[in-house]
Amino acid sequence: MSETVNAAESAAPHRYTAALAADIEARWQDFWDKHGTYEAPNPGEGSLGGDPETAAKPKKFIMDMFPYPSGAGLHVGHPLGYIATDVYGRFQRMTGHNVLHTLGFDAFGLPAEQYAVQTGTHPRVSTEANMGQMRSQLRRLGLGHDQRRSFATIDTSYYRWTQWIFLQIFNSWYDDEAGRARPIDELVAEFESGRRPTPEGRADWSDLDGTERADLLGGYRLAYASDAPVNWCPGLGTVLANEEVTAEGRSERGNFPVFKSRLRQWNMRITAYAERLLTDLDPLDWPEAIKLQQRNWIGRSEGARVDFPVETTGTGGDGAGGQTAITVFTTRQDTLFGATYMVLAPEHELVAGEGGIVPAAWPEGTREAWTGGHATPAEAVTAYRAQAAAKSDVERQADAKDKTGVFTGAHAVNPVSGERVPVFIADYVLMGYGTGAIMAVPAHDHRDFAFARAFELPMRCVVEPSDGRGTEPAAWDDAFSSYDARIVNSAGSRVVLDGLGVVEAKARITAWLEEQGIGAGTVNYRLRDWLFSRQRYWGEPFPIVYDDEGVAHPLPESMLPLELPEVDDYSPRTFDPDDADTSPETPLSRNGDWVHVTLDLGRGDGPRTYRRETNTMPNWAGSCWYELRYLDPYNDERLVDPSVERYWMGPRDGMPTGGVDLYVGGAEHAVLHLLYARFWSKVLFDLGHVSSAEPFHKLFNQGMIQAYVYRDSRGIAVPAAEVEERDGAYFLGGEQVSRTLGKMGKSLKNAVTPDEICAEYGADTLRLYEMAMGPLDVSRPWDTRAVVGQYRLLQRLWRNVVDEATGEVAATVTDDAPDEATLRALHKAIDGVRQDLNGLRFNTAIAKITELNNHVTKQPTVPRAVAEGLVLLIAPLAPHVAEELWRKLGHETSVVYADFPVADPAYVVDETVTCVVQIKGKIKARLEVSPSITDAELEEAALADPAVAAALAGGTIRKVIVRAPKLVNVVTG
RNA sequence: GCCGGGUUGGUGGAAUGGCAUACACGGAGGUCUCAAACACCUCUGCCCGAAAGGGCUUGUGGGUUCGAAUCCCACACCCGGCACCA
Repeated sequence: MSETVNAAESAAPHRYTAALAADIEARWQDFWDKHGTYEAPNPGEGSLGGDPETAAKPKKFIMDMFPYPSGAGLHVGHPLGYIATDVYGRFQRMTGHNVLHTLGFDAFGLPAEQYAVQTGTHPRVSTEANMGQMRSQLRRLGLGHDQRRSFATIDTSYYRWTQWIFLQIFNSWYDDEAGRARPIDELVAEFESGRRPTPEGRADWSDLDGTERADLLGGYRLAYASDAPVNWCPGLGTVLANEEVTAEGRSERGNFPVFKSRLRQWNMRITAYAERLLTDLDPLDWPEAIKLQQRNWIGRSEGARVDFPVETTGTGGDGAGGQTAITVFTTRQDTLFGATYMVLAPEHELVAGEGGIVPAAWPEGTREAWTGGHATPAEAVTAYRAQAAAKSDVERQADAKDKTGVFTGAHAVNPVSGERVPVFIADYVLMGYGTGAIMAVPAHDHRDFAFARAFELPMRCVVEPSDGRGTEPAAWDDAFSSYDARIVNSAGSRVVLDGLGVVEAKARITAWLEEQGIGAGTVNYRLRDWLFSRQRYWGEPFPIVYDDEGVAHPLPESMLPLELPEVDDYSPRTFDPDDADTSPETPLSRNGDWVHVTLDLGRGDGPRTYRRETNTMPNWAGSCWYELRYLDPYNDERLVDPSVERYWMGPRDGMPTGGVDLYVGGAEHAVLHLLYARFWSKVLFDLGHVSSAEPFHKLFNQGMIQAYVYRDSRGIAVPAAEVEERDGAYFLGGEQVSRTLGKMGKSLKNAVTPDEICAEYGADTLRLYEMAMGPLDVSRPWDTRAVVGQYRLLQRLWRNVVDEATGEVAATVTDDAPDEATLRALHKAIDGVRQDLNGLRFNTAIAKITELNNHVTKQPTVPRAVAEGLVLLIAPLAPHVAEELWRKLGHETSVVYADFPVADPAYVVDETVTCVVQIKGKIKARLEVSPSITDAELEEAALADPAVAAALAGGTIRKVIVRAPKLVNVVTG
């Protein structure tokens, strides 16, 4: 160290430098830990109970979407939301609220497991190490978290309750009449007593054996195993939920192809809640964009089911078939007269084998193009089904433009026109939506139009186009699907729709179908049940065992938690990503001792042998209910104490459904985590375990911190920190590189860590910078050069209060009353900052604090009241330096619970305001006037102004608009 | 293709019907210093002009209004979501 630096330091040994900031920050972080400053008491006498007044205190429950403990560590983008919730929480503490804010870890799931596989360590070991690293990085930021309430989803004391909730869901069914979930025992009782008959085609309850009963109940349970086409991803070795598959038909994680494969898997009956998940969105204080995404995902559409009679072929091979019907779902029942053919999904059961509708031979005169070149319909159908099954979703979508399909040889009857229409199978009809069958109206649906063109099927116009194209579909380029038109060509012997508008025609035909008993108005949802099992090691084991008959039994509560066993090889079995003809193998199944057990399930049949379920739950399970466990993390008796839950989550004024007061996280969880968590919330609500039907009342999506990516001539990212700017171009060494905006991360060599910013400027500066960059919900680029601006703010604030030579309060800090202008500046800042912090507008709050501080800096002395005001205003944003200054100013207690200042309305308005005088909207003069000036006085003053008078000379005044005290606009003629 | 969000100085942004460019970064000049750094002060949207001053300006074009970054219509571009959903 050189002498000159020593000299500078000795001149100002108490200057606010990075070293001093580090010292202050470490000291106050230790202080907060030691005093439990951020511990939020629960009402009542539970493990975290507070004093008796707690229950009466207003509360704020603030949450962040908790992180995965990834091995890469944090970059400056990660804590953006955490800092924002911390600032908001601190502001709420200073305005008298009991604030619950903590942060846990979402530690199960693919990322943690893949990282563990890559590094060759057990997932628990690497996960714990990562959590340790992230905890220390986060602690450095001074986040006001109640550490007692932090947990990880992999803690057995936590996933015990995840398993418990699974059992609750497994042991419930959705009562459509009551519109809510009920215990499955109540359904069994209804069957036993005969109050509820078993569904059609089933024997009486008393005649069913155990397997049949289990099978019947499985059709009701909210968690059930079923054989269904699922998203099988050989590259990952696991099945995936629809929400985890991209639009390209690949896995969101790893980007591997995904195939439809029929496998027995666990599902959650989220579709039972489709309507409630939709309607309950309305009162939530969420970004409209997210609500819209959920609405689209649920995809409610109103329409009708219609039966088309069709001959079956019979099973005996004697040709003696029967009558059945193809039921279709349509939103355009008004176009029923235009249905000239039908299409079934390739997977549809009526073409699956014997007893279906496929005849032995092609009907007389079947066109060559319809048969696919096959000798019999059965061959054609089998071949097409095989072809469709072998296609990955990627291929299926890539082929979407070219319609393919094959004739089944069968005909159905259009119930309104009586016309015989051919039945096709084609992969443009999806088994998972509606009934997996459609009536095709080529004139009024563009997909049917394309298919009809390709297969030369007839088209009939039944809605008269309003765009003057005529009523001959053969001459059209595409279908006419607008609702703004009249029905034509729709007069049958039994029902007539001609002349009606689309909406009236729908109502008329729906009523007629219901009368005839061949259809009904119905609501259909795009939402599918949630595929809930994964062939992975690193997840919650299912608390389910199978008996020798293969019937699933829930473990009794006393056997929870069912701990994840240690295995030698926890990596999943993966396959050639393109090989659809593979099936999953669960890591847990390799552990025979764990799988095969003898248990007494308390069913009165004593100890018996069982086989454990070897699938694990998806990583979403742990995040579906964590808000509840923050409330009561040490409760061994219950998920959460009801009175504690009611206090923090219960419905109240302005929040009819209840929930977390503020939940901040990225928009990427719009339909995954947020939909699943809402679903679990509703089940727990229905079963009486919680008082809030919604988990999160207010949701806020923070933007992403982006970073510049520099690439060399080969397009390879180069280390951003080493790039230099010269005359608007960028260079690495001698070579020019290009600059684009992208994500921040190690792979693009542009990560900036909070650690390095803290080391250079301190955590308070980092916090201020992240909050000052722009509105919280907007993405913006990181600029390390600009961080110094917030550092300077803190340095000026420090110097306004502290003597840099002595470290004591500066002599310029006086007990004198502030002058008028300073008082007004202070109260305007207080007023503005309060509103901004309440509205999460941290960037403008900082601008207002900066303005006040700049004003104070220019004054020769700093009145103590103003110094304290500044410290209190900045305390939520820069808590360490605020604590230090608060202490220096003579306060014995922490600033964390000091009262946030309240503005005096008398000083919020300026003494004089600037009035602009415009002539025809152009500014000609500015007047300093009293804020209480009347319109008449202001008009007079404006017209008397020399510049205005000069500009008006010669013209005639047509009108004068006066908006006292800010504006006069003279309109001349 | 459909739905949603956006486009303001050299840069991040402020202003949501009434002074466009607050606050900050960067830049220029200055004070302090032997010098530098720090700090502090002044200037900094664009164009014309020596200056005084004038003109122009919120993606583009139109409209509503005394007055538009802000409201409406059309277009362009960027970002996000969904996508054969009957």
